[in-house]
Amino acid sequence: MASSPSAARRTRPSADATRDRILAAALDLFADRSFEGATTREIAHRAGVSQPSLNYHFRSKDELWRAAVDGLFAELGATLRARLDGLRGVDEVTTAELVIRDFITFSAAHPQLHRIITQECKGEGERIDWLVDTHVRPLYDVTTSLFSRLAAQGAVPDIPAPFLYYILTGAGPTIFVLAPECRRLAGFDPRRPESVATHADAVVDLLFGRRGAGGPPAP
Amino acid sequence: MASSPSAARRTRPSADATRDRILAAALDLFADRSFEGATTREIAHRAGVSQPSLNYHFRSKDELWRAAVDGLFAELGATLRARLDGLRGVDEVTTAELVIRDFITFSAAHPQLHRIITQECKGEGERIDWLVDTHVRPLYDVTTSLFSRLAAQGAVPDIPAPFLYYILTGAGPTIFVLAPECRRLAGFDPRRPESVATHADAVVDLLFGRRGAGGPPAP
DNA sequence: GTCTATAATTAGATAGAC
DNA sequence: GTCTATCTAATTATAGAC
Repeated sequence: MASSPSAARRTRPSADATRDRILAAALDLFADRSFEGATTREIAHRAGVSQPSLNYHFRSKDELWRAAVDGLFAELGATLRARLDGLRGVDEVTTAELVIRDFITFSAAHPQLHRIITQECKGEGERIDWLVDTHVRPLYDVTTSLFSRLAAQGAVPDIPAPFLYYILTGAGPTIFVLAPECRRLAGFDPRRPESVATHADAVVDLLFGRRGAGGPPAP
Repeated sequence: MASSPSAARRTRPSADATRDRILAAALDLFADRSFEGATTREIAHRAGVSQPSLNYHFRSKDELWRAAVDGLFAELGATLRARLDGLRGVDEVTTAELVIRDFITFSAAHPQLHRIITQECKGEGERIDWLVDTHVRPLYDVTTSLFSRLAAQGAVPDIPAPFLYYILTGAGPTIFVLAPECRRLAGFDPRRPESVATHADAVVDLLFGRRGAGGPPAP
């Protein structure tokens, strides 16, 4: 998924598989330990290669980080694009609900996305500039303009689109990002399929103003 | 707030002020760079002391981290306790709304809370065990039992309490934790008082099922 | 391409003067 | 208490054999 088999092969065939193993290990460790906290030695060890092998395949730790993040956003983009391609002509409210469910399901399978964005959102830095300009802004623009149209037709509450955006990106992924805490506090793994479904239902019901099943009306 | 002036003074008076400056610097840097990413040299530099001074006041980097986190949760606890003390006899729905607003306001002023919890929620580790057992579980227990009662009387949607808990802890603080991204994407600082109020209104309206206006968009 | 060996830097913690 | 100087270990990156 992160390799590009279409690119002209200037390298040995075995290099692609090695590159992908390094990228997968790098993504996990960068997400868990942050850029500074992850060590190239541990990435190499998890990928089953020597530490200098990383500097052969990637110019630096920084370039390895960017390549790993590229792969993650490529996967998210492919997921959302596949959903939208299958829904041409469907009304916008239904489309929005299904895309939001896809986003939540993706966040459960790949909590690295939210973790890495959170880690880079400290003071300033080149990585957050690159992250926002390259990957986040396109998603933000399409999401907020969709929310504005949904609010205009009364499908979602009349909350300014940037706030709705951050309510969704917080309410959706957080339970999966904090899964180790959730296991300790609540005694269940939120990333199990039943939990993901319950959580997606809850977030969608909340956003689209549906009161959950069965509760008595407020006095 | 983190020093204990009531404790028997076995140290010089100047030590308390130094300790507090170290703790404040440590909290900021641990929150921004994670435990591994923050260096004791930079914490010392920001606090205006030498690096070995940290090892005089705290046994180790690990103990410094715990002391900084203790201070943060003490401040949150004091904030919530003050609110609850002022609301004896008030109905539970009103109490819940005000406490949630306090939590969101606190998260805007102290995004370190959510950042540190997120950072420690990787695989496993002694720090997450300590964090949950010492500080998070009491808050979780009181919050989820409150949510259960509110759901039973129809004040909030009928969503299982653990999911409601993570929807709140995600939807509330995330916009402040991702403030550097928000500034770049939406062009405003979410931590400004008007934005905090708009966001708190939006989250409360959503949780309590009001379709109300979220207020004017921030400039 | 992948390895071992290592260079250059930086980390947390300690020793000891004052 | 606070400092300067320094120890040991771990970090990223490079050199060069195969």
